Amino acid sequence: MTTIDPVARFRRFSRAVTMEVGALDTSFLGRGRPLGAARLLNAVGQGRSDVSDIRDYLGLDSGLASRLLRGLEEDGLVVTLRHSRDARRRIIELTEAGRREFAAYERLSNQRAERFLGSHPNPDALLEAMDLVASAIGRDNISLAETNPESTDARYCLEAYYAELARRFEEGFEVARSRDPEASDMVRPRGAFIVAESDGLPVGCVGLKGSGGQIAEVKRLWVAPCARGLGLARHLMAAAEDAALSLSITTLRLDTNKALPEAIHLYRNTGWTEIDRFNDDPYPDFFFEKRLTP
Amino acid sequence: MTTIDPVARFRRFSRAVTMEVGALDTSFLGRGRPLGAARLLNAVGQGRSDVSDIRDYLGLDSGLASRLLRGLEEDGLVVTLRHSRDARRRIIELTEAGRREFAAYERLSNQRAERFLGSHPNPDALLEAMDLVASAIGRDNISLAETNPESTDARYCLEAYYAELARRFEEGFEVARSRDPEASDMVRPRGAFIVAESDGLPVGCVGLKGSGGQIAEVKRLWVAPCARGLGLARHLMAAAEDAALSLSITTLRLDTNKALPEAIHLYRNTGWTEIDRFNDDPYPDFFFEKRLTP
DNA sequence: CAATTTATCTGACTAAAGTCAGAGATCATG
DNA sequence: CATGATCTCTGACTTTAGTCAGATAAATTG
Repeated sequence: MTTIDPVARFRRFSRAVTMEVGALDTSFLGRGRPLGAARLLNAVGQGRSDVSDIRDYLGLDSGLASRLLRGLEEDGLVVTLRHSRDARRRIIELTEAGRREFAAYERLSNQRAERFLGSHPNPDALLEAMDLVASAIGRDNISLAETNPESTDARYCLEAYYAELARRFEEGFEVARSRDPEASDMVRPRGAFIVAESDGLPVGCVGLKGSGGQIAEVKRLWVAPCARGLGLARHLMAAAEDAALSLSITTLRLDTNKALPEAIHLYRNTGWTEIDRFNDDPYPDFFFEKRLTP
Repeated sequence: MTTIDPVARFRRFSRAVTMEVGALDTSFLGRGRPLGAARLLNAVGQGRSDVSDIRDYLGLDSGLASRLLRGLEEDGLVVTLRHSRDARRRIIELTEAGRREFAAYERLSNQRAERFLGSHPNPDALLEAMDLVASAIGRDNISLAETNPESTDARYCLEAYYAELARRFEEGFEVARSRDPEASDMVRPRGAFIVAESDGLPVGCVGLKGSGGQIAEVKRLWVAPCARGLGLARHLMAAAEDAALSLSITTLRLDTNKALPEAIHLYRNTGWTEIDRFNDDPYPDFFFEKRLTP
């Protein structure tokens, strides 16, 4: 079998993005501001206001950061305020002119993205590939957070999950035919809903559907294709268990379908035991239970 | 349908690779040489020897390039020679020490790549995604070149092509059962074989199988998944036609299978007409012909 | 409340990158 | 063979980024 050296392929990728990204970095979108100042403005525009936070984020020396801030201040783009509780700290805010300037950078960045995506015949496939690469690079920075199951991120995950079930189940899948948990069952104090994010992109979710008692069900465990294989399902399940414990739930149950072997494998390997059918939902083939020990 | 803004996804990707690539750029692999000098050494190591060529490639001012070269020369890493035909020009070559230093950079780059790929649970999927992104970025730099069908690149394409046919044909595919053209039929003066490359990665091929007469067959048209949708098949076919003309071939034929609708669509739209079966190969369902006009 | 720690800023640097106007040698061309 | 173009180099700059040792003020801690 003739294969191309994986390392050569990786390095080809690096060359390609270095050129594409490098072109971005040096001139920094051609607004006549050096890269350092532009990065700082961008950090403030993103809502970072604490000077030390900004320094950490950009990896700047305190002297350099201070001088760059002073520069932006002289240009009237930011103002420095005192921190309400700690007078040593400074809070940076954009002025009206700063907001305009930041918006101009955003517009240029977006245009660049649109131009690139628009000129490609299959932007969906391209974006999926970009998601996968970005998730691989940032796989140590995936964060889990409880959110409302009706938030945009949660709905995005759930729709992707339903679409995937419809694709994978022999008999197809319609949420309405399944026991669709009320959103309120997956919100504290009855339950919880957890979404995983990788730098702003939702890449997985899990729901804890409670009834007020000591038994709850784990529902809607999903990991985005671009984040599979990173151990995220395991993390999500652990987070669901933690949430359950904090809700004084002692027993978890779940059901699943034979078309989801990865999930079944995960349950078998993380302390779940198979039990008898406990509902009359038409889709599941397997039923599991796990007793939690605080 | 809840979707995540494509532009946001693109920008997430940019952030991820900027960090990854940026980390590379600033310290430049920690060999104690500033980025500019390291880039120059790298360009020379890649075989660029003309000073003006190097300047263009790296986008350097002539003064800066000159000084950086002088620096490398003082360190004994390169020597400057006169151009044989134009005494104004300079030729840069690595010394023995320069070759060692370049090799050290290569090794570090490769290690970085290996570490990244090795730490990912599914490097194949990751590499495919990286190929796709790199091909999208470099899609204007895909080059076509005639090569021997037994070269590594050609064999890589052919094996990928056979594997894909085996996947897509209902009845599977075995080269041996098909009319496997002799390699010599796809080499001048009888025929030709063309491989498309995108920065070193073979991303497509096409063969022209001649018999010495005025009729030849087009075989093995393939485009890598990472380069589909970029119009590459059309370019490859045009190149095959050019090669045919240069071999004084006036009529081209080809056969194809119903499982390859993209190909059939392409032939129908580029001047090919369907004709009767002209061989007893077990796989094809459709037969086409095209008369060439010089 | 004194000692220590923390957060930011200033001054005085260095290194790297880049710009620009010539100088000098060489080539191409009428 | 004179003239203008081309290629590389040097000198004299500027800008950007980054480092580091204090200075200053405020918070924390024993």
